[in-house]
Amino acid sequence: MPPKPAIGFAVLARDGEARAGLLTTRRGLIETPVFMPVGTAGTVKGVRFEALEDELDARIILGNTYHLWLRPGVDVIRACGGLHRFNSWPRALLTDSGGFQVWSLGALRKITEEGTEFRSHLDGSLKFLSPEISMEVQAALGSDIVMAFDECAAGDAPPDVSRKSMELTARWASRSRVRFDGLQSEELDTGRTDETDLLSGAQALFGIVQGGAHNDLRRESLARTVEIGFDGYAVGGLSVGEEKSAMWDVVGALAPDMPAEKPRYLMGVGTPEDLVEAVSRGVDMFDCVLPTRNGRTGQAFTSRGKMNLKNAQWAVDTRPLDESCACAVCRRHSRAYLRHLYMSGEILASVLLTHHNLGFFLDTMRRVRQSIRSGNFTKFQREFTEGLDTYSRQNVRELV
RNA sequence: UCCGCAGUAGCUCAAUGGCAGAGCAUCCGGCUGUUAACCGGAGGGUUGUAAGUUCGAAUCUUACCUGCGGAG
Repeated sequence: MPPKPAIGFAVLARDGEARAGLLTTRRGLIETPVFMPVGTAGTVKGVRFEALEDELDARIILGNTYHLWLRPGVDVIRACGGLHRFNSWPRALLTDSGGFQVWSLGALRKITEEGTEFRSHLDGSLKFLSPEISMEVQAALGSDIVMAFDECAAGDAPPDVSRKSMELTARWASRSRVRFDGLQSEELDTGRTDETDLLSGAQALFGIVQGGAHNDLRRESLARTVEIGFDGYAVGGLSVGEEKSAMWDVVGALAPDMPAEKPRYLMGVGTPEDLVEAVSRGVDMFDCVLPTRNGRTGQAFTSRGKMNLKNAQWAVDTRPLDESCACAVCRRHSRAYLRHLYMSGEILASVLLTHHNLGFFLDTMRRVRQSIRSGNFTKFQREFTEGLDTYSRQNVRELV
């Protein structure tokens, strides 16, 4: 009898390349395609866990290895029983490996074969992160899905740079796999659950495909990553400065070739239209800071397009942000009030806009899943995308 | 009534004889595995009014106006 897997994944319906599936984790069921709110420092910024769980019904959120490792540190989180107990999030948790921070922290880093030397952005102290250390931190966090430690090159990097980065990522993927397996056998994963009929109760590990905007490198990266063997496969290194057309070239060529029986995760993407576009190419999982970050910077995502609440045109607009949205914010508050809160620097502006934006993203994914199951995905995509253009097609006078 | 101080962008203030600026506010843009309640751009001026000195005045002189303080 083969060993039980850490997660289960089943494709329940297909419409073209788009797939509707069910991801089974040790902390609950997740219908795919799924959007995962980003909770870098152990918190989805601006949202109470009650709202995340009950009102928004997020099934899985992210945490970040690099940030939690620097503060509060592994000792604190391990002493508090792992990240689930620390922040009291009972549902699934995916932790990013810190690989993206290697890229985004830019000048503060030095990359070697062994790993990455960082200057902490908090106090300037020298830190060292490697595949092994990343796996150890993620075991202490006890997340349900662990990401391999990768190296993310700039999206517009030339082939030689992308190749070196991709090959380093492949070597780091092997080392991540080895250390991850060791930590599981040492029982250092703080998030372990009881074995069930289907699952082992262990953490799952996802590999990451790199290779920049070069399809040959992407194919090679995929083959090498699959050869190592992971519970799911992610596409990294997109939406990091490359042309949007390059992103769709890569996703379109790569995603259909990713193992069909495993979840496919497009890291860091994207706008509402990006999510739907990627689903049409076969992607199952997403995360992005846009709904939360832009919520804090005055932007609302709606079914008619993005709205900048800073604009004076909303000052006396008594309608909800999105007239076809059923979220708690749209049921209660007007554009005029939300703009007032934002312009006044009130903390509630961030809270309410973040709530609505997450509600819109999660609801969009619900509609995506429904349309795939009923075989209407193409029609849904066309109508959804047309709806998003409403504001850019109309001028201000027509809106009022 | 007299004496003193002050008047510069919507607001608070820089510039002390040599290209009138800043912060905030306003308007607009950006944000894609969070160093981000952030970042960027734009508009906005008869320097209280009027005369004078000077090659050149926000700046020096005089008068007036307004405000604040003091004296009576």
